[in-house]
Amino acid sequence: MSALNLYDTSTREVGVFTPIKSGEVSIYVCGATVQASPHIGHIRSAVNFDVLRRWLIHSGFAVVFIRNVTDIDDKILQKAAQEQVPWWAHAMKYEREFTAAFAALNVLPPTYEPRATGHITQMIELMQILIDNGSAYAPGNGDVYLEVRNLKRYLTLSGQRIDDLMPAADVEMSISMKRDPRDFALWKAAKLGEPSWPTPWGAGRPGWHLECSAMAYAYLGESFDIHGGGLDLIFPHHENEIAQSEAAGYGFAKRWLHNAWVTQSGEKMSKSLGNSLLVEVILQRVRGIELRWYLVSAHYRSMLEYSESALDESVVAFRRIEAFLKRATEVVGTVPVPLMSKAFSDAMNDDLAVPTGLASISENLRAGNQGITDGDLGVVSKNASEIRGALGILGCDPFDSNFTTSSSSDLSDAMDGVVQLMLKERASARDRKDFAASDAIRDGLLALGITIEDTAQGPRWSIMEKS
RNA sequence: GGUCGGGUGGCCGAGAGGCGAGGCAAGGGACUGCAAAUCCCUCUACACGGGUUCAAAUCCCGUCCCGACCUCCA
Repeated sequence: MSALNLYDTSTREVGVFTPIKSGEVSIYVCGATVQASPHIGHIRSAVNFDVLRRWLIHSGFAVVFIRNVTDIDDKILQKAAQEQVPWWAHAMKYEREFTAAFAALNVLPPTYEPRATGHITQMIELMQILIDNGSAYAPGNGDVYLEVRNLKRYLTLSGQRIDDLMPAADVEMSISMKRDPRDFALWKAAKLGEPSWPTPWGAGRPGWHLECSAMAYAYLGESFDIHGGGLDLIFPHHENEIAQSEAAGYGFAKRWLHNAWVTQSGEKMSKSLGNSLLVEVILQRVRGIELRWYLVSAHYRSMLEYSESALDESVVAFRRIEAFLKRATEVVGTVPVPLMSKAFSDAMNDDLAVPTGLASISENLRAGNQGITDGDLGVVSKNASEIRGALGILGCDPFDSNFTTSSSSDLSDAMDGVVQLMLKERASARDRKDFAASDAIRDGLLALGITIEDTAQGPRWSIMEKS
């Protein structure tokens, strides 16, 4: 298919994507609450939406991509208090960790990355609109609530009915100032020792949902094309964003995309379950490009069941592709120019069907390797280019400068010279059929992490990637 | 209780009425002094029970099992 089709959580259907403004796409993705170190589930979300963004850019759209940072919330305050550091220092520390993880996984920086605490003014303005038009109320205790009973479309994203929800355990109506237990806080009154900002209704801090509505409006306007986030944000976070923004009279998001989780033993990865795998820990085992390859290889709406063996298998598969591109570059003499194959393009247009796209990469790989064997440079070049084109969309292009390690070229020239000397020794040993000597050289180099392969074009050497 | 996803070969993982995605593993073969790499071949499946249809992994009904959300969540 030549037009991009995307799933929409609100309709539960895949349909043709048409932006509000021709040629432009505006995206808001819920980013991190910076309260702890990123695990691979967090980063999967970022990587999935990064692939969407890259594909949109490739398809010719000008993309405005907003991903927020939630730098104030209950958990941040609570953990900062436990660790006896200021809440803002705690938030900043983990924001830096997320930024580092995004960079290690080659996630493009957002067009803008707004922090909640930098948008209190916009939140107050939004609350004022909601209070003025009767959608929200400030009962006088410093809280501000949104009244949900009157909202026609409340819970349509998650397909629930308000009366079917489990009784809200956290609201004791006898002491609550809420008109209805389902009403949610736009703004929370300051408790002793907590940070606060002044408002017409009392000093306090933002509720969880308000920031996204305020910041989406600030940067993308009343309506925008795509709102993304993890599956678990559908309710309550996204429902409440819709409630706030629509009550304010905004069109808000035209389409909703949600990524599935990384699971372990069938269960969602989460800090509270204690089964989270930190990005930095995995990056001690595999390279960023390899972890990214693993995370993109599943469809974004499918659960990705993590296991070490699955990760290892994925790494091996990626290294095969990488090895081919290296050999192709050697054989052809130039780095392949990225090209988009129809098979990969069709797959991406079908709701970002990366797994189907991977099948086309496999075809390219086989044909390309065959081309090397046959010495058919045209075939090698075409397939290497198509692989590189596909990898570029997935953010896994080994030629991407974000991944290439800047080793000194003097050093690698010297290294090549040394290995070539050894290979010359080995060649003469082989010529006189002294295989014990030739194998000793190969084994010796292997012990140093240098792999020797005999090809039709002569022996080639490579340094094994760390793992 | 409500809502939403799943169950596919030894394993991973797509597909969503006809044409057996793909990968890994396994076995066989080609190449090789050996190896590595590469290529070729082989194997195999749709949780269960009904139904609709010329045709069902795919649609319908029922059953079982797994997971998620229901105010912390990517």
